[in-house]
Amino acid sequence: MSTPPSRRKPRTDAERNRARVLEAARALFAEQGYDVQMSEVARAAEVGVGTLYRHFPTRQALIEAAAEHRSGELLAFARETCLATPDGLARFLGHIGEVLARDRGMSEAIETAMGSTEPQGETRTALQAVAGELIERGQAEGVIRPDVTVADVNMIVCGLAAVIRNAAGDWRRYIEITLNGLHPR
Amino acid sequence: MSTPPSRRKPRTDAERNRARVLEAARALFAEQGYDVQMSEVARAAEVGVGTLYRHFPTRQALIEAAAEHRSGELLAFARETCLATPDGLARFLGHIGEVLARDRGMSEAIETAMGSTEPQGETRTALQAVAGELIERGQAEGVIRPDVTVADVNMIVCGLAAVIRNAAGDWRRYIEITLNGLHPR
DNA sequence: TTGAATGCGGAATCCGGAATCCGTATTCCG
DNA sequence: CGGAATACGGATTCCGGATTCCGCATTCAA
Repeated sequence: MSTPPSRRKPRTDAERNRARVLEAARALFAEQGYDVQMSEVARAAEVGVGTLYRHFPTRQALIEAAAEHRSGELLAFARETCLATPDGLARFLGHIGEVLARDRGMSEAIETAMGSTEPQGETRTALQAVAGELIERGQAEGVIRPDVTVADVNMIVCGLAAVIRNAAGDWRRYIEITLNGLHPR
Repeated sequence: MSTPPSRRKPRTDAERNRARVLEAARALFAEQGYDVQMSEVARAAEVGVGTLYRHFPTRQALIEAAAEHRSGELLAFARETCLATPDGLARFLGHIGEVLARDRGMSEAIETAMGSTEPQGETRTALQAVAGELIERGQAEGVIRPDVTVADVNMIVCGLAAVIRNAAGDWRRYIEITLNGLHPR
């Protein structure tokens, strides 16, 4: 239905370059946010801009590829670790904080992503599902108010991203406060 | 010490134009955020770009002028209304929400402003002072945890701005949750 | 080994916008 | 009222960056 049999598999060097670019991009984005020139990424990857563009036809495409990667990691952690502990939601938020604190680009992405009721990739959808699950468990255990919804957590995460990105205070404290706000009573 | 006696007062039309530009800018910024062309502002103000630039030598200058204006309004409200009621902090946050919800540009500004330990204009400093006062009162009445600081409120406001700007959920609910998180016990 | 086929590099191009310039038009002081 | 001082408008200049182009290099299948 797709990929009309590409006669030959990608050249090995091409694949290596693609990986290099993605890696360089992730590093730079994490460090400086998405406000980085394509040429800088290329240089960091020790590759020409042309090469970069062959693999990622657009600045946006590169950003998305990098973000998707991180989202995947988040999802894995959420499933493997958070779903396995009693204080799942707390762990979840804490881990997101940890990740965003080390990846400025991601904090930019998350902040806006938590907004749009738009398309939503499957990874993001899955993440929402896990969040919902975590909330329910918390409610069952009585550590989360019964009226809390995924939308609430989304807002909190959106805020968390903003707090982390714009520095100043201690984001762990932010989490502590909001989590406290979700407690019953 | 400053303003070496400008021999003549500004031409009346010049003053009128300055006002028009500022007004147009505030309206556009509120509606679309700061991502607006200078030429658009000029058009909206029914003025040439040249004129716009004579009054505000830089895009940044215009943005700051517009923001300062709003900050002033906020401060006035905070002093006049919030300091006069028992649930001051709640009123304060609610009003900020109301304002940011109607002024996209302001929500962008606040989000980043709440971060930097930078210079800080006097209006902003005053706002911080009022916030501190509101917190203390709340603590005296026992409706706010004794360990809450201005930094905490800053983070919450920063988050609020992000939540409002990136839509999706109900920001009043966000306030309700965080406020609850500040409650003792 | 060899010659398509596939990639590569990076200079050149394009483009959106901010900021500048200067010939005119308005004001306003005496 | 007259002309010096101020403003105005908006075409034009500049500039930062993304994206494109194409001659050259590398890879790979036969």
